[in-house]
Amino acid sequence: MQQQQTSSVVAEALHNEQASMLLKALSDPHRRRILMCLGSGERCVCELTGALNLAQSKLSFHLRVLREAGLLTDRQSGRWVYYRLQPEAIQALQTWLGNLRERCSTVATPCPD
Amino acid sequence: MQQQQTSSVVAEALHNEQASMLLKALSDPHRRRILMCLGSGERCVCELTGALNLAQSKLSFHLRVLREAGLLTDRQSGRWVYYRLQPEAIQALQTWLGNLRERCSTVATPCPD
DNA sequence: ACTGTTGACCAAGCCATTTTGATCAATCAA
DNA sequence: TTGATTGATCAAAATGGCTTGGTCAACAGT
Repeated sequence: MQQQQTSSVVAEALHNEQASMLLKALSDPHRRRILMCLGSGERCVCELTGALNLAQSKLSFHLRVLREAGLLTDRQSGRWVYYRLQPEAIQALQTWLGNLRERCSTVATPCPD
Repeated sequence: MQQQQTSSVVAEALHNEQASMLLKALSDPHRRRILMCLGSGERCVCELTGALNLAQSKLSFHLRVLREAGLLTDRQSGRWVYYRLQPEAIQALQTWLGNLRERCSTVATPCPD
């Protein structure tokens, strides 16, 4: 079941590649719905299937993207797999954005003609 | 030259769709290089072509994506088109992320078996 | 054992984004 | 006016991501 638990992003500076994965993961509406749905606590996949009305295989695909980006973790309990949020990932991305903004805020020098 | 100057994002709450555009725009390495390169002030396209070693048409494509996401603005002066950063867009995305994180930080209630 | 359920994974098809090369309008200098 | 430069746009090809349906291993209940 469980495979590579990519990018344990917690409390570290984000690599650009990790940031890319997070940005892409967050840019999809399905995946944002999944995150919202997990806002009220961890849920097993079959609950999510029902709650979000997504085909199992589709859901599984998006869960994987979110997990590999570091936004979710999972744990298996018996027959079920529970997913939960890893909000530190969002925080890390916020920090990364802050750094980007800093590096993008130099005073403009006019372009020579 | 100039066409639709999409999403004047400044100082407003971000729609999810706008957020998606920003997230996608920022997830690409070429486009991040462009942003970094504009960190030291506005530049005309021909300068960027040289500085970034990108084919003109490719650069133009990515500039458009960044512009339509609201991360850049352009102005034409004579023969040249100058691009500059719109750092408020990054700020807006940070705020959007903050809201997302808030909505994702409810205390976890265990999943019923 | 046998059966039903759960959820990951795979291949194929489909759709969106990116790259490439070409063309074109606008601008300017000679 | 001619010729050169700039940068947007287009169509076609290439690439990448998403969806679908199917299969499979793991587990639990009978």
